[in-house]
Amino acid sequence: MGITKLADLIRSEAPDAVSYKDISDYTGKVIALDASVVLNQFRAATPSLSPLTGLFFRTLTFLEHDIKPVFVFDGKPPVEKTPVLERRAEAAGWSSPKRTGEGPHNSAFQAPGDAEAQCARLVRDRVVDAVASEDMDTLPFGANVLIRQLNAKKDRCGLLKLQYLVDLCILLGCDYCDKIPGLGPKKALTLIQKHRTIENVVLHINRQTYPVPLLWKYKEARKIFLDETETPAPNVVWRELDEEAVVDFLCHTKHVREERIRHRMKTFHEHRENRREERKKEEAAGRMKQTRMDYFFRVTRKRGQVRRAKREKYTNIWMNI
DNA sequence: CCAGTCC
DNA sequence: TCCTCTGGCTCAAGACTGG
DNA sequence: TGAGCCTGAGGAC
Repeated sequence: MGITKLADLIRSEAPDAVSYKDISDYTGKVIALDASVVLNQFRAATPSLSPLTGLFFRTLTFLEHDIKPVFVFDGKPPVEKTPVLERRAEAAGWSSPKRTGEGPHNSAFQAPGDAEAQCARLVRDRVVDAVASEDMDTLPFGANVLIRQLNAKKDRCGLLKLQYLVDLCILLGCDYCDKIPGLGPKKALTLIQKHRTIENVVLHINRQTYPVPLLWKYKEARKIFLDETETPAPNVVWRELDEEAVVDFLCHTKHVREERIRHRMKTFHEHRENRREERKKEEAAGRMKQTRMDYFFRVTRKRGQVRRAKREKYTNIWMNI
């Protein structure tokens, strides 16, 4: 799914754009998450358990680090994506995509379209500080992202640059239109570096060896990525955690052992108490300088690095402006 | 730290 | 020749606790 | 389901 090859490309061509951070580096930040992706993670990891339990634990971990999570649910995907969705549904054995979210929730809301796209726009419009995402889909949607060696020419970054990136992603293969067969990451990158736009690329490549798809909808895909629509200011409110409501829902409706939830809540409150004391000390000692963060997402573990990844649980890629 | 449980 | 794309295969994707 | 790794079949240089 998504722009899978973009991760590889960035790793090999712009390694400086990648930085590894700890979850505690994001203290005080607001972070958007694609809710369905998170839920799917838990569903895959523990099929017999309710994914909502996992979501509960992870949310508390965020809160313990003073991170405000915003869960974005999928809305109606653009029509251009239906072929992809149909293929996916067929593979999963489900007939229709399941509705995940209905209406606004506590620090959660439903996107008008793709949740990933919405997350990216929340970053772009500074509604949140970052988006935590599994794949690279959010990059072309969004925030001012710079891939260092892509603009070695010291171009001013901004929309122009984003347009190159979008065209690159379309060539790499995205969810919204076909790609040119036989054209892979390396070649796509050099072509975009040389010719900048898909229109120019098409003019200069060998049409025999790289046949352009018939009725290629790349302009539509581009439009989806570059959509300038203001993000509707979502009514996101962070309320104090309602322990009884959580217990009632998870334990009575989802049949989770009550003791597990209670215990986690207890450690949560203890943790929070410790933090308050630390804060007081910090205030006395002077204020801490916070790391600036423009973008982050989890990077996939490499095979031999499972150990290391476990330690740096929230390993991120960080992009400069 | 590892391996087993969570439902 | 070297390089690059591709397709087929495997595996692991969470969080917490007790020993 | 997707990402990593290995393979072989082409172009590219």
